[in-house]
Formats: sequence, structure tokens, C-alpha cells
Amino acid sequence: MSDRTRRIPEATVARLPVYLRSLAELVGDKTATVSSERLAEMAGVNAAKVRKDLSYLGSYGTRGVGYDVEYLAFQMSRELGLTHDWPVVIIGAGNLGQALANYGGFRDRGFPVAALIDANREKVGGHVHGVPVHHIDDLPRLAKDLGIAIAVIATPAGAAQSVADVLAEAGIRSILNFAPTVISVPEGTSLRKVDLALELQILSFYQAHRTPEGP
Amino acid sequence: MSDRTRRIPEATVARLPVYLRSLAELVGDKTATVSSERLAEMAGVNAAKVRKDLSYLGSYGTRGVGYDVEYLAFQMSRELGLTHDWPVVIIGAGNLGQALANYGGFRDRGFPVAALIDANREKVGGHVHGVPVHHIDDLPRLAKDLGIAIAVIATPAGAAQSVADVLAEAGIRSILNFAPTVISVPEGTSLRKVDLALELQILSFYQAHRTPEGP
DNA sequence: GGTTGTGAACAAATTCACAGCG
DNA sequence: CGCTGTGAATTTGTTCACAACC
Repeated sequence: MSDRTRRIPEATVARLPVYLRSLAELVGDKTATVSSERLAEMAGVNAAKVRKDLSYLGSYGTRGVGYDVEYLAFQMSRELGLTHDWPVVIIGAGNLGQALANYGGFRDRGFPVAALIDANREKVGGHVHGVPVHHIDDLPRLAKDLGIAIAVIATPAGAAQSVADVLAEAGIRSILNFAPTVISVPEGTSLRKVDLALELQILSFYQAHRTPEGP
Repeated sequence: MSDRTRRIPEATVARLPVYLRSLAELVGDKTATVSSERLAEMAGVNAAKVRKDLSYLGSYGTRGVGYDVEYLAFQMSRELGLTHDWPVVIIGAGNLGQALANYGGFRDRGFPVAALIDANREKVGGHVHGVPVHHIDDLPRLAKDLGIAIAVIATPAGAAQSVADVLAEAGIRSILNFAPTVISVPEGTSLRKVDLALELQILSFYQAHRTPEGP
């Protein structure tokens, strides 16, 4: 049975956006076709992995030629659900939340920040970089009105679990958590974590274990 | 041969900081010992994985009792190289770089931000949240003077590779890259990536593939 | 009795290597 | 001939299950 009929492995899903970014570059360069070799180089992986990953999407390559850049980009966007925008809310209008609201990379890649949410009523009512700040009690209504399916948690660790509970209540089933704590979400909710200091701690490990001469 | 004599797997290294965070909580609660079961719950993994992971550090548990919280935390800090602070530089004094400089989580977990670096001389000379802003040309000297081993790239994608090259030149061998692009670094340099929009794209995939009822 | 530490079994992910096709 | 698509082999990571030990 061919790979494309099986469920796409998590590791592959996590690389698709990297390929898509490379394809966007190639589209910009007006490059018509690309080999797995070249795409691998751009994405920082090896060619066998690219071919295996792409095979889960279908047989979109041509033997002896490579992949049609535009067609592959389209298929990949479709597979990733990126054919339309996904408005997101950011919970926590503190330092990090405000910076994320102002981060152009979200909007540019199809994730406009529709609202900032905070529990502190003093922050509510204003705008941060053009994004309105609402109270957490309004979240269920906002999620419905704005068609929000994805939330970003940018609160202190202590507040993250209760926020996750409110999100579950509001029917939001995709969460990106920046709070440095483990949160539990209902079965069926997708959760991704970004822990900034944790990444540095991992680097510290390898730094500490490097011999002076290396590696 | 026991696990602790083998090289620690990458997947385990990536989880050690999560355990350490849980242990720090337990220390705060004045909890003396902890079972793998309890630690697993706190870290959001299963107990077998905790025991296997901890076994790479050594036999620090007591059968029938569990792990001594303080002792394990100490051993883990030592293994992670967190017995002293690691000052970091952030390259790119834009939106994200400034937010990261102001992010308390770095300092709190032993990674004080010693300097912000920018290529734009108009930004240089001032301070952002108490952190001095220097020019990229001063990086080699700064790295040496401030004892900096870890750098954070928070520039636009287009500048990231040239920044990585400067970092290599300056002898910095641990890099956390926030720029949404693949960068290549010399053999022996540790590189971790955080791509904010990419995380949302991954969530989009699962959101798009979710059937209305489940799973 | 309770919990660790760890081989063994299992699963996921990566890489190889080459048949198949344009 | 060149490059994809993919089974097979390998490597890495996870989970099981239980002997060893306090």
C-alpha cells in the first residue's frame, strides 16, 4: 500500500511548513521545478526524507524531473489547511503577549491576531498595535463571533491551566502554549508548547558537555 | 551495561528541563521525596519514561521510596550545566528581540541577557529595559569580555545566516534561532530553532484534519 | 509492600538502495 | 539517463513487565 493512504506521521507534519516556506521562496524566484535534493538543501534535511515526506501527500513529482513548485505548494497548503486565514487570540496582554500581537510573522503567514485577552480589567478596552484587548469573560462570545479556532497562551505559568480550561469551555481545540508549565487539555485538543528558557537549558547541556576541543 | 554509562539520548535531554522545573516546584512545596509516578504526572509524561530518563543520570532513586527531590534537582542541574549562569546576547533589537530582552524567564532560569545587538547604528548606544544595545561589529569583543557562550538570533530571516556566520567567527557555539529560515552552522555548534508561525501551521494541519465530531 | 532500574518488546522515524518510470 | 517513490534495513525512542532492592 502506498504511503499516501496512511496517516501522515507527526514528524512529517512538523516538517511540511518548512518545505512550504522553501517552496514560497522558489515561487518568488520563478523557479518552475525543484528536485528533492534541492528542496532538502533549502529545508536543512536530507533528500530521502523529503521524498518520503512528500509521498504522504501523494505522487506529485515527476521521475527524472522533480516537483512542480507551484503545484506542490498548492497541494501542501491544502493539506496544511492554509487555504484560508485562521484568526487567533492571544491570552495574556503582558510583555510576551503584546510582542506576539505585534509580530508580523503571524499575520503574514495567515494567522491574523484578532484579539488580545487579559484578566486585568485595567488593560481591557484599549488597543495594542491595533489589536483590541478584551476581558477573558468575553472569550466564548469572541471566539464565536470572530470564528477563532486557535489560541495562544502567553500568560504567567500560574494562570495557564485555568486559561486552558476556559478555552476548552469556549470550544477552542488548538492551543499554542508559551507559559512555562505543563497544561492538560481535553482529549481531541491539539497542544503545542514553546518554552523559551527550556531551549536555552537544552543548549546549556550540550555547551557543558562539549570538550574544549570539541565536539 | 547500565544506561547511565551511555550517551544521553537527545529526546531525554529535551525532557530534563521539564523534570527540573517540576522538581523546583516540589522544592518550593518542601516535598522531600517524589516517585516516578508523581514526577511523570507533573511533567506530563509517563512513569516508565521518567525512570528511563533518570537512569541516564545515574541511580539516584531509592526502591520503595522514590527520588530525593533536592538531591535529584542538584544532579540534574549539574548534568544540564546549570550550576552557573550563562549570559546570553540577543541579536536583533526589533520587536521580538526587545520583548525577549525584557522576558523575565531567561534571567530567572539562569540566562541573563547581557546585551542586545543590532546592525542599525541608530539603535546602538541606548538601553532596552536596562540591557545595553551594541553594534554587531562589537560582538567578538563583547562575547569575550562578557563570557558569552550562547546567542539568540531574533533578526529578520534575511539577516539570520550572516549573523550566524559572525557568531561562528566570534566563537559562539550555541545558538537559538527565532528567524523563520534555515541557517547552517559549523560542525560542533548546537542549534535550536523556534519558529512561531510554524507552530501555528502545525496546529492548522490538525485543525483542518479534525472531523466535526472527533477525534 | 512499594518503587526503582533495566532488559526485552514494540513503535516511530530515518536512511538506504534500487526498481520503476518519465 | 535522472529522479521519484517506496519496500527493507537501521536507528532512535517508547513502553512493558518484572527482578532487585529498600
